[in-house]
Amino acid sequence: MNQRNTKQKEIILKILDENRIHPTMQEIYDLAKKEDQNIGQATVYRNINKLVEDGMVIKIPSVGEEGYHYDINNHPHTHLVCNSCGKIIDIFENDYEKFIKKIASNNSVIIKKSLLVLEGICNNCKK
Amino acid sequence: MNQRNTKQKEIILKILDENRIHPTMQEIYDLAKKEDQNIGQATVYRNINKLVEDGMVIKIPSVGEEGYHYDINNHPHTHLVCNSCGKIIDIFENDYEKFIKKIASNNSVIIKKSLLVLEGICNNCKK
DNA sequence: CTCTTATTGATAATGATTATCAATAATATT
DNA sequence: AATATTATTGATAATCATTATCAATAAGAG
Repeated sequence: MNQRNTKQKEIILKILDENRIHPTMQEIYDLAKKEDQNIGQATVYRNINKLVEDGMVIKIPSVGEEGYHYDINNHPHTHLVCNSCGKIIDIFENDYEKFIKKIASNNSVIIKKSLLVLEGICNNCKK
Repeated sequence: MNQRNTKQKEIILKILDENRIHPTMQEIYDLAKKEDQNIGQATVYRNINKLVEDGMVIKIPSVGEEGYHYDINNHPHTHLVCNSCGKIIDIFENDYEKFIKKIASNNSVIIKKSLLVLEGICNNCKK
């Protein structure tokens, strides 16, 4: 016996999968409470941390502010923190992986993980 | 009167300038203590935070672990956290700014700041 | 159905960061 | 040079997010 599937774990995964709003730990907890009134905060922390460890979830630091946001690690992509609306926007840049590989080869290093966070103004707010 | 130059501020700036080891807040405090036995930890926090706000210092989140490291924001560059020796290596990639500009234009967004943190194996440890 | 133990919920503990505030010292003004 | 103003400091308390603890629960193997 190594891993067990619990109701709580399923709820948390479902929240991450259905709410692509890059929620904070607190927001995930609040959403989880709506599904299960009795879920504990520590349970949310434990599960999210394990998902990050296992590489299934990305932990996004804010460029300016404190704190972290979380996102499902589906396709490699980056995030833009919008200074105007405050949202975190997914940026799918085709050449991202290519660029990372280029850095690795140019600098003779091995890159296992990468994190690119942008800060500025999103498409919507620019208009 | 807006800003004042203090002995403490100078010590902290000198530490950041001379020690390109990407120290943590604690490490900066320890180094500062060697220069001035009476410097307070809160003073280090206050000064570093202001330098980050003013854009003179970069706050680098660890990809895997918790906590932050700090670095003078001289030329735009990125950082590689080495999983072998634990050091943070500066990576000066010529096309970095070009790549960021490309993302901005491809996605119709304005990018004011960016943060790229890499995790893997550095040049030295690879050998 | 029973047993093992991973996981949970509640709560205490931790630890890093921030707020508070009187004392100090930088610098503008006299 | 002396004084006044107030930004900054150092010490400490307060805060807050995260983690550790632990008995109770429940997932899943046998």
